[in-house]
Amino acid sequence: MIKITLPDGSVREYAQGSTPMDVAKSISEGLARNVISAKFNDTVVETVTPLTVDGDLTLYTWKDAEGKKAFWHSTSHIVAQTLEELYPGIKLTIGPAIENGFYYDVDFGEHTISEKDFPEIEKRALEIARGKHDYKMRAVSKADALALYTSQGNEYKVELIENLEDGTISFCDHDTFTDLCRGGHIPNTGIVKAIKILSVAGAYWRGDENKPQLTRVYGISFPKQKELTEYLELLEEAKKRDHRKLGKELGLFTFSQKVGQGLPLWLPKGAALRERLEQFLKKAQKKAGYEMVATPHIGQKELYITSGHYEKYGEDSFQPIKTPKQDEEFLLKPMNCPHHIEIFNSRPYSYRELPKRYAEFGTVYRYEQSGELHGLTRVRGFTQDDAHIFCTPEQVNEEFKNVIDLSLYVLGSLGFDNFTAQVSVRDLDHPEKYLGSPENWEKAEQAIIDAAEEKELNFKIESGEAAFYGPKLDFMVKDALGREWQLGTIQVDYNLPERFDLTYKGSDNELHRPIMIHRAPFGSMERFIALLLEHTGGNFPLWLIPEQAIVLPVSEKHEKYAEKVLNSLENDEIRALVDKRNETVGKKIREAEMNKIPFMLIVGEQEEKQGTVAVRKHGGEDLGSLAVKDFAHLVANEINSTLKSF
RNA sequence: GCCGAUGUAGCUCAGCUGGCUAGAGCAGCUGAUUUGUAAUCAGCAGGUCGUGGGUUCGAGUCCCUCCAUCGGCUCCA
Repeated sequence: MIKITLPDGSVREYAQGSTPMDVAKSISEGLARNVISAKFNDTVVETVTPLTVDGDLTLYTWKDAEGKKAFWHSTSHIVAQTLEELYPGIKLTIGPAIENGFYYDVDFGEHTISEKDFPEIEKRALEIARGKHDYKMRAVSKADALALYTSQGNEYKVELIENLEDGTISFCDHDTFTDLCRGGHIPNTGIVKAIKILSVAGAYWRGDENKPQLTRVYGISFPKQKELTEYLELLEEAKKRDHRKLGKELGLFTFSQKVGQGLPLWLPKGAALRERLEQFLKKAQKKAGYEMVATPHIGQKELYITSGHYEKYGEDSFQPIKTPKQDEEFLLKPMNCPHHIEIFNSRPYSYRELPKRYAEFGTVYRYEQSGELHGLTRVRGFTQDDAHIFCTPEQVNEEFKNVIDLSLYVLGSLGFDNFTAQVSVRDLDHPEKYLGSPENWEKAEQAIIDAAEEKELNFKIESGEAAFYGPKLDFMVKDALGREWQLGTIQVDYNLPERFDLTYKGSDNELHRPIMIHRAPFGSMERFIALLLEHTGGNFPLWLIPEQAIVLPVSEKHEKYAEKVLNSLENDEIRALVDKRNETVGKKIREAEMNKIPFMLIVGEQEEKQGTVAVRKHGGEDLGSLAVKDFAHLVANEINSTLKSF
């Protein structure tokens, strides 16, 4: 007998050689029907893998991330089989599950594949799936494995196998198909009820541009047709909310070929929106003890050599600006830290004066690779809501927690209530990637983890994700469509103070090294607004939206009254406008709807007589007739309910 | 940067295998209409078909260069 410990801590006994499926059956029939994958002692196993020793077992269904992974990976085998059938002679490489679906990298040789071929692939793949073929793992010797793929002329699989230890190599069979595979499959192909090929794209073998280019076939699959339909609807909705599309439609920003790629131009409405966001954060920061500073857009090359950024990024960035004077070179600033450091360095500090918190909406320039530019989320010139806190080692924890509070306030005020935190630490296997001493890293990482725990953040630790100069905490925000974005970052830095030889006088009358905290709750104005656009679909919170209300006179006769209403609204600090065009009310409403203006105030004879406005909300809800003052109160109340003070 | 696709009016798009003065809807302008909760009607105007070169009697259409956009790869201080 073996002892199996389940996630709830309960321990059950099973016969030697029982499988995860047997365990599931012993718990409930329903679970047995739904279990598609399992983990035993931290290793992914098949549901039919015999268990021979005591251990911890977790069973996964489609509802679990691990279950989806097994499901999608298993589907990639079916798709690979389909591709081999339809395109004889192709060479398969790898086919993993990804966040949403799976891909298979294939060397198509002479064949080409395009969107037109997807339906045929989907059809055949589904036929195979319906065959309810079991996935069967089998161990293979290295020699046999090499022999198989050598005979097929598949140099990719041969390379993979050569890097594996003899005795750890396994194949997975289903139907007529065999693939080199580590494992992690669902019981049989019949569970896959819907398969969609999403796209094809080029990808290099092993991500190396000197290696052959493969075709990456992306797909997704589901246990129910309905779920696929819903997923496709979600993709459609995401397209509609694409910030590049909405930004154009709502007149927020644009790009110009002449100005240059990746350099957003803010239109009046967009600029006003940014301004409002900045004011919002400035107000909160003032309360939190920050002081605004202002610094120029360039700095001497020397500054970045000192900071270490030149060494790291110099070659791959905008090249230095030369002046008439020889040997003088300036760089566009790629970050604000060195400038803020020199502000700190402008005079000596006593420990009694710390922490110093310097904030600036600082525009920076980074030469992002041209293929990487994307709307407002990846640009070459952007404005960070940056601040640097200079503090004593004793203050790090408290300061870090204060920054967490500020970040939470920002997220809450903008309607992001679904988020987690990620603590990014060093990759201990590659210490050469990081600047600074291991002791300082250890301290910084612990400071972040302590702060996150004390603030009771829901966080996970990712190793290898830290910046080269220090560990960080990022907020991972889920938007309205369930997509995860990284924003708001807080970083502890022991390195730059060292490089710039920053000091303060301690209570012991000795000089000490301050610690820096970098933080940007929005990340950048550009990226944040992009995220906000996609999260809200352009329906920004009322306090932020460029135009809060539009007055629609029914005819020319009521224009005067409309102006009067507008005047009254403006006195109550409501951002409104009047649509005085010679158009029908229906048309004016239609356009106000498309412009996503939250309130439409229709005024005609009746309203004019009674001093009211007929209020229609964006989306069609009729709030009836309200006195102009009452409408102003309604707006004020709605704003107060979402925008609390810090 | 690499691979692939795309680039026609302010916007969204049509233009088959190269062949008369390049089309439509919306937006714009002019006029009529004076309108009650998602498009009133009519007329007008608007494009060196991303850029530069080439092939051809003839190029929006075929070839090359460059630029930009999109989907990936790699990258992200």
